[in-house]
Amino acid sequence: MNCCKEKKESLAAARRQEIIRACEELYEAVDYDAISIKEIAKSTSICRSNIYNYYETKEEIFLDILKKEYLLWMEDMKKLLEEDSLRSRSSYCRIIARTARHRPRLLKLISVHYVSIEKNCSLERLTDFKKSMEPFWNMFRESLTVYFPNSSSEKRETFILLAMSLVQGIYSMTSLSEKQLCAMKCANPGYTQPDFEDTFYQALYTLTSELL
Amino acid sequence: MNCCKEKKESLAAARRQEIIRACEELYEAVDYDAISIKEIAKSTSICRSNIYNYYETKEEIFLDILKKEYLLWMEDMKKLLEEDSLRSRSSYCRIIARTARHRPRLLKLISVHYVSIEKNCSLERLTDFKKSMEPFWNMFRESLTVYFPNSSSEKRETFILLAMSLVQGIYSMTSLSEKQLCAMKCANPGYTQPDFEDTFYQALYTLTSELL
Amino acid sequence: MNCCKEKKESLAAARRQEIIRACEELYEAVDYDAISIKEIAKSTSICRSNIYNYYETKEEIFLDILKKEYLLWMEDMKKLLEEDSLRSRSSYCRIIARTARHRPRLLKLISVHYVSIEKNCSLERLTDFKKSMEPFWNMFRESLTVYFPNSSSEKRETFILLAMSLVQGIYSMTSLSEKQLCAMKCANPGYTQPDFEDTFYQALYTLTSELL
Amino acid sequence: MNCCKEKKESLAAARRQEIIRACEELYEAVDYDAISIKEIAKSTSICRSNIYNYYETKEEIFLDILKKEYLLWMEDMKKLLEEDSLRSRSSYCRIIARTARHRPRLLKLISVHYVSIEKNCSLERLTDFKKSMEPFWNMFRESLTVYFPNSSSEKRETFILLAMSLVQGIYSMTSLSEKQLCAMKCANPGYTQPDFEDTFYQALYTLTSELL
DNA sequence: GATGAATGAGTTTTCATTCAT
DNA sequence: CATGAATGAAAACTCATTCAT
Repeated sequence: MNCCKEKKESLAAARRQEIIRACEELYEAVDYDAISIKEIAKSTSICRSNIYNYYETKEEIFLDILKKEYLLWMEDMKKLLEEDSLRSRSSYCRIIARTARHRPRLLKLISVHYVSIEKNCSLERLTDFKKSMEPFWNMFRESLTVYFPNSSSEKRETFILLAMSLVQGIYSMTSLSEKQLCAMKCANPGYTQPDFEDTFYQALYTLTSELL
Repeated sequence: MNCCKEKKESLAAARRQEIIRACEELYEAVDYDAISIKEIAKSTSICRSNIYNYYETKEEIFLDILKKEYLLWMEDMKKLLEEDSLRSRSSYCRIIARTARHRPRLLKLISVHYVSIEKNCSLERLTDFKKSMEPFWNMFRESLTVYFPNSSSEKRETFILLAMSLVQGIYSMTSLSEKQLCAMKCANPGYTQPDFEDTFYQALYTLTSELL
Repeated sequence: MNCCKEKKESLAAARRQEIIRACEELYEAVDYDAISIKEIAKSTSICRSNIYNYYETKEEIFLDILKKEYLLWMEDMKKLLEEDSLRSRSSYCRIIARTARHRPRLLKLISVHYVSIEKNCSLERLTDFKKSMEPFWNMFRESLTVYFPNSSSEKRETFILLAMSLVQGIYSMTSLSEKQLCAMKCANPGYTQPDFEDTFYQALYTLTSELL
Repeated sequence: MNCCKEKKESLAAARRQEIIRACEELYEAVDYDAISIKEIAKSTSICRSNIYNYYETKEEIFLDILKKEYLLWMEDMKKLLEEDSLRSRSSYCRIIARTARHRPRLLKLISVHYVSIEKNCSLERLTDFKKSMEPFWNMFRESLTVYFPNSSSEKRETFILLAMSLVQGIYSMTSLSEKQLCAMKCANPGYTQPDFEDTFYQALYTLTSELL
């Protein structure tokens, strides 16, 4: 009986995995708006109406992806920070900027995180999400305590807010589509797209001056 | 004949004005996704099918609103910078942060600017938009030259990019909906929403250290 | 211009006519529940989405049919009552019962009138309907005044209420489907379905004793 | 073995009871159309798919409720008629009208009895239902024989038919929803809803004149 | 018997867009 | 230029029902 229950739960988890995977793949190819539950269902072995047994809306699916991505990013950062023997201001900023660049899916998602994903999901799911994010914020806080022991708690919180703000802002300005790039060059022929990691690193480095 | 043509153009301009005004009002009340050409038409004296004579998609309407807002922000900044007798680093950052806060419509729009608006409009319109934005960028560049005469051109460009990145990032994190706020407080009872202007000012001030 | 407007309105009226006619035909063949806007659209030259320009729900369509049927019944009654030279209690009851029998569509509709049709339509439409019904009730009242000059106003109102109650009740018990009839005969082999007109006439005749 | 079978049957009966009870409660709150097997299952401890082991359709559930209600009404009537020392025409009519009023669930159900419930159930179940109703009709017939000993059998049958017709007709006209009442008052400000019991009593009293 | 998963069919509804006038 | 009619496509959602366990 117990085993049976476990089996069923793991089956449900596997279903959710499949849905998430399909959604991730779709998101690689097309934009957030273009994704519908219908499309997601098509990419799985699950029929559309059955998806409603696992997720109410596509936003809830994306919320799960977002959670996963944030936590993966956290793992990346944690690992590199632990391996970092320099413990310097610049190595810290570099690790954050680089691990961010290596999670393009997360970067793309962050831009719709607050404006779209969080709008159309139930309060309950959103609260769960926020709770799941606690380890992420804690890791961030602790790493700052280690690297910048003289910083105030308040300054560290501000830094985190600004760092996360910069991620979405810089990403959307450094990942232009063909059309956007073309329009930019038409209007300003000398335009060259800045590099995400470099720009992010520079900004972080400057902002850490407040933590010394 | 010539007069007739002019009349027609001014009429068309008036139509566009009406459409824009209706769209702005709608945007005050509801979200970007919830706005459709149908809804916009309802708020004007123009019928839905007629709107197509002036704008191809709702994104083009928003592009016009965006242009208008950017240029209005530019005017605000220009005026205050000219009146500013201190010419100090802090007064500069304050003026930018404060004028930004006074354009909530622009702040709300910036979050969908790159991810939604620019995606669904013709290359031609987008190029026009980018060209119209030149005065905005130039004003920004020139003001930096005045306030930070020792800065390099490259540093100034980076600063502008980061400032604009921060605007959208900070805004989306400091303008949570009821639901978002509730979820935040459920997960982290001590959470208090930071103030947009203060946070933006702080960040700008730190970033200007690179321009000294 | 005026003519143009008129043309358009008559076109809309023609469309509504077509929808109503299709709905009536469907209702001849299948049950109320089995009728959907999709089915109605199929039976017209109008596409489904276009129907929404004329009617919001199928209930509103049926409300129009109901109105039409009640007024037609009123015409039937009025005409026969005017032609009636006997002016007797029995001729009155006979006319009501017979004209009712000749409007099977109305009889079938009355059984779903209060329980289904009026539930799912807007207050506005329902109020319009109730207003349109005034001539029907007035005709009824006036005819009673003529045939039963000694009756009190209160008694007349009660009679009307009871007559209308009987219509729906008697109809649903005298118009059994094959299956219902079969079940009845299985349970009670001697059962024979009463005749609607006769039963209704009998009841009316007895009830008019109160009006003498 | 035998005991085992009995146990099972009583268990099945208990299940049916639970389903019926849940359905009754639902019907108190919402309309017939709004009730689905899904909703019923939600209100029980039984899962949706398991309900099919007890009832094929929701109509069969309602048929059981209907049977129960008719027989309860019969008990009410029988008891009061036995206790009635007057044995008068008016006391008879009063008992019928009053006991009817005290079974609002039955009154609400009768309006969908013939038009909805009997349509979607198997012939077998319907026949069973009709057979179960025999005691009800017999009680009615016998009570008429007692109170109106001079009446003919035919007249008594007609009276029963008319009484049952009136129940559903009067009920649907004296139990208007908020919306219906509002629409009525908009169209005819002086409208007041008649009382079910009084109206029904009046009608019955008049109709019994045929039985004297 | 009991359960949850799964499915397929069906309906309502909304919109962008085109066309004739 | 302006309009209302018309259309087709698509999305969300619900539900009865079946099946494996």
